Amino acid sequence: MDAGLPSELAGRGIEPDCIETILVVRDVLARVGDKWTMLIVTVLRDGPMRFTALHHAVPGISQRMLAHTLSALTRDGLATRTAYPEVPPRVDYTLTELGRSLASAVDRLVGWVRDHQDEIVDNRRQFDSPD
Amino acid sequence: MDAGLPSELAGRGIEPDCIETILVVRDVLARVGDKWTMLIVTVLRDGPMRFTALHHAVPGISQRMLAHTLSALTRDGLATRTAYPEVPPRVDYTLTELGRSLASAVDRLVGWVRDHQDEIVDNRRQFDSPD
DNA sequence: CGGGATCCGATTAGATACTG
DNA sequence: CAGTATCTAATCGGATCCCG
Repeated sequence: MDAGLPSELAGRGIEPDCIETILVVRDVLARVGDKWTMLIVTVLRDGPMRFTALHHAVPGISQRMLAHTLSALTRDGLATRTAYPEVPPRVDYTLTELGRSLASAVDRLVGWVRDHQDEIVDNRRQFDSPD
Repeated sequence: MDAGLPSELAGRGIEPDCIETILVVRDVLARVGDKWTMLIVTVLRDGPMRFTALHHAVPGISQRMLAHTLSALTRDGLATRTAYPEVPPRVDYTLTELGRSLASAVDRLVGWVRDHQDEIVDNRRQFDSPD
């Protein structure tokens, strides 16, 4: 995933454990920071939901990205996938305890953004304005 | 930046303010979730630093990405850029109050990741193992 | 219905070279 | 020293088609 950094850090006497942490932290931040994860997680907080329901609940997402993101969440143990042996198929996605725990940790960050978004948007306008 | 989502949300009777928030939240999450931002911010928390010092303090980053990321931080008002009219040029970057405030908000999330990284890494191994 | 496989345009980021 | 400009390789994401 990130072959360059570890070797460069390793040569500097930095603890391998710390490198691991940096990599995992960055990785998880990248996941919650991506285009769709938070939207999906937010929807899933209300309870289990099927693939198609999610597809309708998250406007604008493609089938492909929905499947990808759900697979990533499942892989990390943040959601569970339950397939019922029926035809036509039915699949439920549910947030795990770990997923809910992450969601509430992210909530505080989202709170920060809500509290400061005006300031940020303002800073951008000033920066971009060609005085 | 994200032309599709707003129009799709707008058609559903969702408040424009809420759309704004979703977009800004996602945007800020994407910034802290990108490959270099957190590393740079972490280094900057110890105090002001010049461009070259940052380049050395953040192993593996290219000059281009360092300049880009610093510019983005400055644009959002998370850092300030101070250029001294000398030759050779000297430029300092400093975290603003807003930047420090974000950093500590992110800290809690980083704490969560540290607390659960073993669990996550474990889940991935199980998911990837070809049982 | 719930995806996986494929194709392709768009964005990203590293390497390199150049400049005030 | 502190960047910008350019080129390129890789990645991302949407559209489409297909299948159990």
